[in-house]
Amino acid sequence: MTHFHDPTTCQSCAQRFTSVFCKAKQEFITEINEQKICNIYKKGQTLFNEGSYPFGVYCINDGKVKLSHLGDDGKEQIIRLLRGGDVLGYRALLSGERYSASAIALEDTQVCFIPKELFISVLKNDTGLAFEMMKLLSDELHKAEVKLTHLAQKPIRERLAETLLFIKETYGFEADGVTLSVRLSREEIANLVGTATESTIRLLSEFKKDGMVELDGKKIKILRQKELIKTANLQD
Amino acid sequence: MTHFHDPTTCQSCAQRFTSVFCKAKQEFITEINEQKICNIYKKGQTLFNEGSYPFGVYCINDGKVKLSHLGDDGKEQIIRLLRGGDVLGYRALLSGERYSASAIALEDTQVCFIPKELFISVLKNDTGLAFEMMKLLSDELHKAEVKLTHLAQKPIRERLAETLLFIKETYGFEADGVTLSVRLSREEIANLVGTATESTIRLLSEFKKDGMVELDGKKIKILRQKELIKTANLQD
DNA sequence: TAACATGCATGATTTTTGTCATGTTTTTAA
DNA sequence: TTAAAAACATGACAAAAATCATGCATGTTA
Repeated sequence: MTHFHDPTTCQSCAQRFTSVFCKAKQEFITEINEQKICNIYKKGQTLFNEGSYPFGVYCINDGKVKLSHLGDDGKEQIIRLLRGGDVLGYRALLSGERYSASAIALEDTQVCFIPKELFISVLKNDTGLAFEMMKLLSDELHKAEVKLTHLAQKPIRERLAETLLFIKETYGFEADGVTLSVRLSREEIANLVGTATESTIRLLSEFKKDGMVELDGKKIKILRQKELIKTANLQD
Repeated sequence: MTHFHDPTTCQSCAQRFTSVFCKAKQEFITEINEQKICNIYKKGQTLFNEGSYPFGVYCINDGKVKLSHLGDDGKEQIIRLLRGGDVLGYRALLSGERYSASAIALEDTQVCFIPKELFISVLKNDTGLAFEMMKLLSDELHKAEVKLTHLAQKPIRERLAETLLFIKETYGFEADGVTLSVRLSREEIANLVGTATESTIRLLSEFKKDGMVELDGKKIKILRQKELIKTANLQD
């Protein structure tokens, strides 16, 4: 069980330099601090559900969250992985629609909720923050377009390698410097890669046989990152 | 050869009610009108190239444009199809990066160019327009996420059917009410679906045999839209 | 702790999709 | 108008990936 600090103020929040909100003017940060609601979600709990209406945005203080989307046949597709400092729920809110994805905690996670009206009013009165939001949306759009291209053009072996690198970029390693600091099921990895669970299991075994990773249940160690990058066949 | 009207003012532009810019305040529209540069691109010509720096945004007055992205192996992936009233080039500009995709005219197309500085300054001073941009970005992000899920989960047959419906939604029919009013090569359709050209050709032939479409070179007629929707296996 | 459920792993098989080869048609340009 | 190139079409084959089946391991709960 993870332990969190007592609810903090936005001014002293661990994420005050990493979140988009850090770009807001001081007066608005004060207001957000007064109106925010802090909550802890246990592993597996849902922050919000695909299909329901947004009442505000969520800012992750500490923890890990997956954002996933149900395909037309009811299969989960993981769209994004989120960590401390990340904001979520803004897309549906800005385009005035229901949530198009569900947010589920991957481990115990502390989250601040900022009500819709406040978020919109701050955005209206703080051009800097509005620009940051546009930048954030643009970056997400870019990532989505790249992922889309890879899904269309790359074989699963390359996409799995890429996904492992992506997980590492997002959540980093544990203290040992090699173990990915998140526990995902094989099915979740498959839903991130966009393939069948069995294919993921098989390829992970191959990666292990090739000495690129080490597997111990849900613990995954990246032994040879360079080879993994090569396997992912990435440009840049 | 398509014929266009003489360069018009933004105030009398055919797209003045459909583009995002119609939400801008009157004073800014005047300014945009003064600084915009109108241009005609012939079929196949490039508006901008992946990898180069943006100097402004483009607003399509009349015509059709594809936005495409090169995969790591150099294969084209068509990200978006654009028509009159659509704006493009804003993503790279807002996130301060190079273009991540190329824009190429699918037919003779009239385009207005709005310089970067003007676009940014209007955005800074017109909250309404900024919100429209956020909404636009949110909508694009949503579409990208849905497409991503379909690429990951749906077989090519379903994706091709969906793509034909998407082309119809975007560009509509010719006067006869059945012929798609855009001419795309089989390869372009394949690059939209995310598959090999041969697979696209084969499946189009099947669709024809099933009586869903009629093929006459690049002319595609949608004969049984309901069946096509069923084939696409869409939710909603 | 036993019984059950769930997740992981692997083999066998089928289906889907891509690739290669070849011929035809259509476009383009000389 | 003709020659060349590009696009379209189709068959044969190979490769990739999904599905089905089964067994083992792990974890959960009565």
